Amino acid sequence: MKTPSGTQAIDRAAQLLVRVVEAGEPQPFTALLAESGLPKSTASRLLSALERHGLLQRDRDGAFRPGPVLARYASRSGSADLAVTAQPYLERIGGKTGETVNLAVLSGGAVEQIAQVDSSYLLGATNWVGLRVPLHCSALGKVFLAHGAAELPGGPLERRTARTVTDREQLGRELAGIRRRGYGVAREELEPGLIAVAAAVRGRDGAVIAALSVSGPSVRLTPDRVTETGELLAGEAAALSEVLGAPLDRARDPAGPL
Amino acid sequence: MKTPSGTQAIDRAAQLLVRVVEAGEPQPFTALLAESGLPKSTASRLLSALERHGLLQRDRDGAFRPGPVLARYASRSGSADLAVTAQPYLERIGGKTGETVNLAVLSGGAVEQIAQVDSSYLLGATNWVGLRVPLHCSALGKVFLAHGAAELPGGPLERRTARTVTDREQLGRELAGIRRRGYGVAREELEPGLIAVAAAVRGRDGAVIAALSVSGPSVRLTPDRVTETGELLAGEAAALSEVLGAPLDRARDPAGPL
DNA sequence: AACTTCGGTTCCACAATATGGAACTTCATC
DNA sequence: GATGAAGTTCCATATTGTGGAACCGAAGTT
Repeated sequence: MKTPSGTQAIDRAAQLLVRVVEAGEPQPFTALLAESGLPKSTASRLLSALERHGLLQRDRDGAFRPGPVLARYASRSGSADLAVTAQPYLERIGGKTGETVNLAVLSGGAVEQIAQVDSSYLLGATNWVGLRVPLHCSALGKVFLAHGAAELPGGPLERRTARTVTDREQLGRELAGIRRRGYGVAREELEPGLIAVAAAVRGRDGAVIAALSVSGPSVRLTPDRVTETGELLAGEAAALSEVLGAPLDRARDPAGPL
Repeated sequence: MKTPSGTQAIDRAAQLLVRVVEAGEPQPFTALLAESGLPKSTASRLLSALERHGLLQRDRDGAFRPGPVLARYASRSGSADLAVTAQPYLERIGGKTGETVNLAVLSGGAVEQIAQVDSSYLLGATNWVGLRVPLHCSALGKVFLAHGAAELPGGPLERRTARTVTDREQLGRELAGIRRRGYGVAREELEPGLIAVAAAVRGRDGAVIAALSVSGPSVRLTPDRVTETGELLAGEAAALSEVLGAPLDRARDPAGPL
């Protein structure tokens, strides 16, 4: 690791902490000692300090496990930090596309945005976090539908624009396409001039738990850019899924080219 | 805080880290600066170091949130660190009673112990972690039954000792008592001479997800000590539930007297 | 466009701080 | 009771972290 200066103690302590947190199992003092190459006294001092702050905790037999502070965080957050985990992905997508990027989950039968990276253009960036959009005419919603994570409510499908798909059969065909391609698109179906692309994020058990989307004005999201963006999204979504513990059906490079 | 020596940097960094992790929301640099009282330069250096190690992460507007390492930990751990969270409670109970303390969850229709603090007496401390006990004749099992977290299998109830309750109606009356008192007792129903007391631990949605128990020989766990222990357990279990995010029906002091 | 404020990072001389070898304490084993 | 392994405490030393001040870039203000 680089030695960026002025933080030796913290670098070492952080390294120990990370090691314990990343390792699935309790780490005995000796193991940490050997792996870090620190002198006994130093390691002891650092570990005790971390323990004092509740970041680490010792087992009955002296091995170190993540401490109460982290455990509390873990139990409190369940899926709340899906947003945290996803943040770097959102930003990478935002950086590459320049468009507004969103992360959404299902909540009470509708799509709820829970994180956003704003467009770098002037046109395009309103805040959608907390906003709910319908399933049948948004890219995000269609992705959830396509993977069986959501079901359409009964009754007629609301027409939002001239291009909103209101025919269930036609929608069904489109969902099949989404499963095949790995990403979904909504072209001015929710709001005139607005195009969105989305891909599914899977959780530990492989179920679709969230979706990533990119949205922007039709003037910028031309057909080829939509394709390009869709593939980017599918890749990033797969990488994120993997980090979240989803079984990998096809390997992906998290920071792969375009 | 006490005055340990030789860890100023780490104490400060840990404090910042804990603050960010405990706060539900992203903490802007300025807020951390003010609350910690550190000079700007120092805070900046410490925070950058933590960020470098993936313990913290900045969002778009520069506020600090728990980093990828912690997020990964949280998503990976699900309920695995129920044991970690509970550890301090187990130890407190062990310290006060001197008896063997266990934490158990339901697994495949039986009670499975997942953590233990050993008795400080010679008599009483065998290792039960991983051991499964039946529902109808253990304190832990009866607690799960009482709160509807488990259901009795069909067929006759196995008789383990002369005092095992094998009559479903009688057992039903006892379960009602457990709900009323807040703790359950098994007096030599599982093994002659063994008495156990247990109380329920609730998770985020208020459902009973685990139970705490104290067990020891009948010579030490006399009737008043059983009552005393039951109340202690009920209190600690309530405190633990609260930490786990259970809705609180009655307020509890986690470190309250006795 | 020039100026100011605000939020944060970088610099660097200084000394307070973390360091680590060795002595010491515990606990288990022979 | 002696020996060894695992970990903690001590303390002289200089390496390390410190923090005031300078600096930088972005977002208002005139």
